[in-house]
Amino acid sequence: MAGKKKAAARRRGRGLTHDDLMTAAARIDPELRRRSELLWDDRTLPTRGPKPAVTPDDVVQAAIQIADRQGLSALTMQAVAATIGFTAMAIYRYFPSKDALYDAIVDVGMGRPPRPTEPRGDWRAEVARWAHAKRAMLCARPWLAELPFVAAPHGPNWLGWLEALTVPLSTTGLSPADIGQMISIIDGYTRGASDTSISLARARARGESDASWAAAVGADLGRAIGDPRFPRFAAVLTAPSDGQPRTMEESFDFGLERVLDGIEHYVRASVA
Amino acid sequence: MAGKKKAAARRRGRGLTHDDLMTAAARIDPELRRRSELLWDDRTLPTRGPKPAVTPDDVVQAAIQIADRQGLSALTMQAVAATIGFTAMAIYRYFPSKDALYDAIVDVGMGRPPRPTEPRGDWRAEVARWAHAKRAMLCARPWLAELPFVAAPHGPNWLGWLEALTVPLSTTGLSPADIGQMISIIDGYTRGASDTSISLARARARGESDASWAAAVGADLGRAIGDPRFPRFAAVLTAPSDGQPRTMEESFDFGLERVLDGIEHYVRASVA
DNA sequence: GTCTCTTAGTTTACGTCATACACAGTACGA
DNA sequence: TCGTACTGTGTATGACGTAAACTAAGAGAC
Repeated sequence: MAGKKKAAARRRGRGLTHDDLMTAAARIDPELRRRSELLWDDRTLPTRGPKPAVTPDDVVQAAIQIADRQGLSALTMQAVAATIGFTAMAIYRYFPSKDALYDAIVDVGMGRPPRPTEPRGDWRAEVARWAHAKRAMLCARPWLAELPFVAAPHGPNWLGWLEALTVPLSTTGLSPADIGQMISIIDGYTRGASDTSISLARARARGESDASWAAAVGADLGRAIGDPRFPRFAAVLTAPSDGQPRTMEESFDFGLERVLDGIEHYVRASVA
Repeated sequence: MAGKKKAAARRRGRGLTHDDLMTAAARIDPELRRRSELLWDDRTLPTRGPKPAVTPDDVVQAAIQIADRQGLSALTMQAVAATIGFTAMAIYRYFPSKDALYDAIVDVGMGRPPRPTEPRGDWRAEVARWAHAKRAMLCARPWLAELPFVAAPHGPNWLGWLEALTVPLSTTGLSPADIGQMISIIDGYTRGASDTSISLARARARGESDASWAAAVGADLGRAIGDPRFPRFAAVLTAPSDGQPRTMEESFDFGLERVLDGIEHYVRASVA
């Protein structure tokens, strides 16, 4: 490994390198490292002893099924074990802790990203396709957004989604550093602007009707109407909806187009 | 109350009205309604019986203090009670459930929004000020982002933040319905794009060093480098950083300007 | 002033959770 | 064949949210 001075110089001039990251990785908390390795390393089965009755992936699938059907609060080690036909403690032969299991279901639960088609010139359409896919994925598994994302180990599917977004952005002619910025913008908007839909999806998964969810949200927002502290927001709430009502998906789409307008403006100013 | 036909016609033509929302509110789940009322109604103390030793706000402050100092997982009824000098069960005299306490600390924890200055023409600067304030708030209390936001009752501070954002947007000349869209975009971007910083803030609150957080994140992202499945994203990771390195705050700011560019473009096309 | 009834906080208890530890049964490699 | 490494189980522990029954406090009725 290069000396400290060299490494620092490299960092200043060239940004994050493989060596830099691996150097950092050496200092990682052992438990986190273990959790991360579980996501990446092919597990080589020991030859001695009884054969495991199931695979780690069976455990993950059972856990995901429970979260999908009954929500994150129903996801207990006992419930996972019962689904498989084990006692709770047997799960610990597959994952060292519940957090490690969470890591696995986050990555597997995200699923494969939309297939990164080869660059075809229309980066806006490709990025929009990606954003819709991500939004749909988050709504299909609303429990994903309940887990603290970024600190958890990022698995192959996670990076796969980022790669799939990078592909169309690479055709814009932006510098790699700028592309990194655009990834933050698009992913940030997609996640943040999907929150309301995710909340609705969560209510649905709990077996509640759309109407009861709307009632709860409407009742709270409705407090603004007539309250002298929130005059302008009340005006927004009671505004006519300009023609046909917008679904949440259309709303998301409209906002995405504004965000992409902003990005396109930058691309034009920056590449030309 | 007006007949069903009239109400439906009104809804189609005029968007969400006070009556509509209040009608919906009548159908709300009783427990949620109770939780919501706790956030809004002035609590009138009974005259009979012993005086309560503390106020509900004392309980909320104790809970917030624990979450701030030790994170959400340390926030137990026993811990809150111990801070006050009670046993756990006494807390239930102030809040009917832990979820109701969560509602309260979410709203109080958000704090007052930045003061909505009277419209001064520069809506971009005002909106940016709002976004920075919201981001700073979320980073100062990273446990807020761990709670499922939207489904919980929205209290006065929550609406206050929305009002504060609506004020500068109202000076753009956009229709109220369009302003509602812009609110979604800006709030969505702000929340989503702050996630990484919030995660770092959470690590700090746990007493971890910035370096160890960076090591964990770097180790995971670093797996992309050299992996044939993520060639383009790896290129982004290893890219030179074009001059001085950007802090996360500068990154957020850069993205916000792109988003505001997109909104401004729409304003110009739509108002002119 | 005494009695009564409402309310505040405590005690005890229950069911559930993650998980530690010791064990029993299993099947490969020697 | 035997030892040993491994799988899944049984049992236990301490923490959690909260239900129910309790004790004690204090204002109004007489």
